[in-house]
Amino acid sequence: MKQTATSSSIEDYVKVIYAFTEWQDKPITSSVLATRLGVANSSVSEMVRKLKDLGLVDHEPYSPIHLTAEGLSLALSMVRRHRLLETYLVQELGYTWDEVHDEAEQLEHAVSDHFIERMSAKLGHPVRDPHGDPIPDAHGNITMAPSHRLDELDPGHTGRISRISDHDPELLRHLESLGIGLDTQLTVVGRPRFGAGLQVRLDLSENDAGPQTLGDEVAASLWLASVGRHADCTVQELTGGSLMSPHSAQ
Amino acid sequence: MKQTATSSSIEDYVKVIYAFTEWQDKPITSSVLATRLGVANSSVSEMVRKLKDLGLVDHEPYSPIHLTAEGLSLALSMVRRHRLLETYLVQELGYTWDEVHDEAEQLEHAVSDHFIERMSAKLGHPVRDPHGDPIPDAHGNITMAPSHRLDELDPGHTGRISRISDHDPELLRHLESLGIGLDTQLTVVGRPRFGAGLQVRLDLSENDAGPQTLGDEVAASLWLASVGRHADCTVQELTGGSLMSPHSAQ
DNA sequence: GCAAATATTTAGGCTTACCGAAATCATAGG
DNA sequence: CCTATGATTTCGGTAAGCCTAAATATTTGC
Repeated sequence: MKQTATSSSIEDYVKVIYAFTEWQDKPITSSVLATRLGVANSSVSEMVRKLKDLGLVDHEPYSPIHLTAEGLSLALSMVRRHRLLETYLVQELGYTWDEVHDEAEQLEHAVSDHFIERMSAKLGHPVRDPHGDPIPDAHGNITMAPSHRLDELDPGHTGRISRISDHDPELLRHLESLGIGLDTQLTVVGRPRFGAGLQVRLDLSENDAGPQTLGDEVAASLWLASVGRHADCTVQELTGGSLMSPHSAQ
Repeated sequence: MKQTATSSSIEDYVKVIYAFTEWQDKPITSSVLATRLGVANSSVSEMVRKLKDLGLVDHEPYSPIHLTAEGLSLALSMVRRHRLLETYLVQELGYTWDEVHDEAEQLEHAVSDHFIERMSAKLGHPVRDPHGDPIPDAHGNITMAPSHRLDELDPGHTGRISRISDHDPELLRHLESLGIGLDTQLTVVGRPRFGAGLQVRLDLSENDAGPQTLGDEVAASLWLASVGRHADCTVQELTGGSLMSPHSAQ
């Protein structure tokens, strides 16, 4: 696998393009990419041309952007870096799960491959980060248990939270304060009413810091329903029928 | 202590200016700074003007460059970062002492203060890095045992290697192969002959991987004499008279 | 003390990555 | 089918940090 010389900007572009298609299939457009990166549309046009010249993306003017095999490989290596770093920060340096994202965002561009592999070894080669996201191995292969968007779970079914996006530290702190974390069990008790919302009951058998009031449980439902719809949070089903499995990368 | 917004270039300039005066008093000139940073003289002129505008250095055209109090504070914080990172890489991630310099060089610009303090705590707040260099505390204070340049030790006196520069990984590997490391004891047996060299006898009582032949010992003498003269290696005296103590920063 | 050698700064340019404004393409509604 | 609207690209510019070459200041040797 040949290594194109990359800058941290290039790495960020490729990572965001990949992230957009990690939990659904629609390819990313120029303007969405601009929004996610916090840059102007014109900056994206220029950079995408450069990424195309480097062989990292396929792109025809006025069309969505796709990673090439080489681009995917770079993206997966950045995702591996990010998620291993997050795991390391939590397990070895006592960070909380809402503190790790920004630190990892900086470090992922600075550490060497050697550093990454030492870290992975020290952690016992983990396959899931503190938010439940899968960690690709050094070859870009992803091992992942099947999971679903929260709103795909039918009422009456029980699931275990298998993934929560690390992008919003405030959301993470809020969930924490409600006693909700990775592997928290919940049961869907009601379908969306009035066009929004999804009611879940939290199963707190093994969690003593859970919601103290019914109000908390309602608030939790709203948050989870919202992030569930955006695939920012997924669940692993523990009872009931089989749903579609998410696409697996590479 | 107010924090000027810094780039990694600025951090490197300030660090090199500081490093030049760490083991001797002469201030650094424009061209030496350029050589150490691997940039053109003209680049230094521009950047020094900028550093002056930022209040990090004092400088009159065509004169040497001095750090201001604020510049010194920034430099010490970068030195702290570098040396803590080196220590961490060796102690927690199994790096060898010749591998850490380049990695730390990248990381020191990327990690947060929070990261640095977690690392320091995990290591038990060390005051010396794997090469023997002192690690400033979070306020920039340095704790250091008095040490001397190797060529300041008189014949017959015994010393313990207290510091070896991390800048040349090849030198470090060479010394390692001769069984020479931090805390290796040596006795000066002869003064420079023919205008160069300094003869030392290595005291290998507690070192089983030492030089096997007289040739090795001679080679070791030459290396040590050479790095000793440049203050790239210092010794702590174990016997004999008192020499001048190095200047202490801040 | 002055000319030659050396050190330093200034001048003009390059690259990367960004921006806003203007031009161009694509598509949805009538 | 054809125009209005929105998405995308192109165009001219900026800032940081680097470069070479030219100009200027300092130091050294005689």
